[in-house]
Amino acid sequence: MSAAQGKTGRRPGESGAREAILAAATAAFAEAGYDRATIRGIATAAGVDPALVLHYFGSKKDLFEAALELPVSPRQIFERGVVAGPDQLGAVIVRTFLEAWEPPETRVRLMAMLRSAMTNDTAMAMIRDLLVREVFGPITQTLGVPDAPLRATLVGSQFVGLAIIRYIGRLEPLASASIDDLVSAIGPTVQRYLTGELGGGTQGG
Amino acid sequence: MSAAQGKTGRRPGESGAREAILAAATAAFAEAGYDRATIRGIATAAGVDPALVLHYFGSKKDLFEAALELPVSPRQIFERGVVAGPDQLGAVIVRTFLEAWEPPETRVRLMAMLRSAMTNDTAMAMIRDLLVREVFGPITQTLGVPDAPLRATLVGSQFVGLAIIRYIGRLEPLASASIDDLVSAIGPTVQRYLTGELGGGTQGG
DNA sequence: TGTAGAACTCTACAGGCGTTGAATTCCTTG
DNA sequence: CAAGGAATTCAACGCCTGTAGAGTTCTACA
Repeated sequence: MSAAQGKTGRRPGESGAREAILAAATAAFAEAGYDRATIRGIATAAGVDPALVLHYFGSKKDLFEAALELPVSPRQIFERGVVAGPDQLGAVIVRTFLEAWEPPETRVRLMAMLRSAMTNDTAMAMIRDLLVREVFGPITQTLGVPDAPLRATLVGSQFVGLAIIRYIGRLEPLASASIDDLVSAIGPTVQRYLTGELGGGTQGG
Repeated sequence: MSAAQGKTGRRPGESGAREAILAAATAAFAEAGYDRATIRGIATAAGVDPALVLHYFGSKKDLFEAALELPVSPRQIFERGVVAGPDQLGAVIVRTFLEAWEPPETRVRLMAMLRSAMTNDTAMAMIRDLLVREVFGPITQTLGVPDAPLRATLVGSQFVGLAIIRYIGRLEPLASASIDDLVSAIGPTVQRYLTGELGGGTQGG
């Protein structure tokens, strides 16, 4: 980033303002979602004039996309599970998923995506593309079974719900449960969604 | 426009406008969430002046709460499962949950709550109170085990994720999967969350 | 030192928002 | 027909939004 600028302008390349804006934007999107977050609010939080936000990022939509560039690839969530072997698949994936939410910077980004995706088509498309490309795609390829796409979305549904209840709704006791406990509780679910017999459950109705 | 009026014109005490506003509001909240839905838009959809909306409902927040009064009690979702017996618990609950989403009027309300809860504290509190009182409470009491609250929120996480992936994100193939298939796939998960061994899964790390 | 250009701010526009209170239409009732 | 009250509309206020463009400050380099 600083190397790209070279020599120009006021403390070129390292103003700090750009990063402050990005951080404030990510936090605002995470807290309020795309619609409620305002450029003026982000600018104030960053100690900067609102016009500067647009000067750097062009528009609110572009700022949103810039603020939500994931620092980690979600693909490794599944890849780590594959490495651990088929029996550990569910547990390792759940653990990796939960640990990915631990760093505040990541959590804030994921919360922003989740919150915004509920009412913003752009955000929802981002999540869908991301999941399909980085998570569901690898799962589907690796499993090599015909109903792999359904299995992948089932896993996705459990993870999305887990994230919402734990991090956004903060419903107890799930919100405060330890990662170990959740791995024990949810790991077998994911394990079964990926490798188990989906049609063999007890029929109801 | 005002086809509901018909020949009788305006009857004091009962006009179709109120219901039209409620329907339009519910649809708007379901489609856009609380923040994005606008009173002006709702009024236009209902073929009515914006001021009339406020005249009837006082404020946007009150309108939201009026529009989201659930037509069915979610309590029966669990009660039907209890009646069916402990072995059928998961399957019956999943089926009842999915069938509850089928009627368009109910679906629209549930989508509105879900969408709005992501960025609106009032909506989130409504959902939390509703779940705790109508679903988690009965589950906790009936199960009579010490970790019942955790089990209840685990079930909640799976259901919230299912609803979001299937009805809001519309991710395939889960979005188009039949109720029977989903009962087979998710029923055992719920069954285990409620009555199974939570700590006995494969450990991962 | 002069100047180019980046970093940053000021001011303003145009539009949408929730909300308000007075004015108007319309039906019912006496 | 006249009065009363409910149903509904009109017009406007004040606020906030995203955005645009001109203007200002500052730093790096010739």
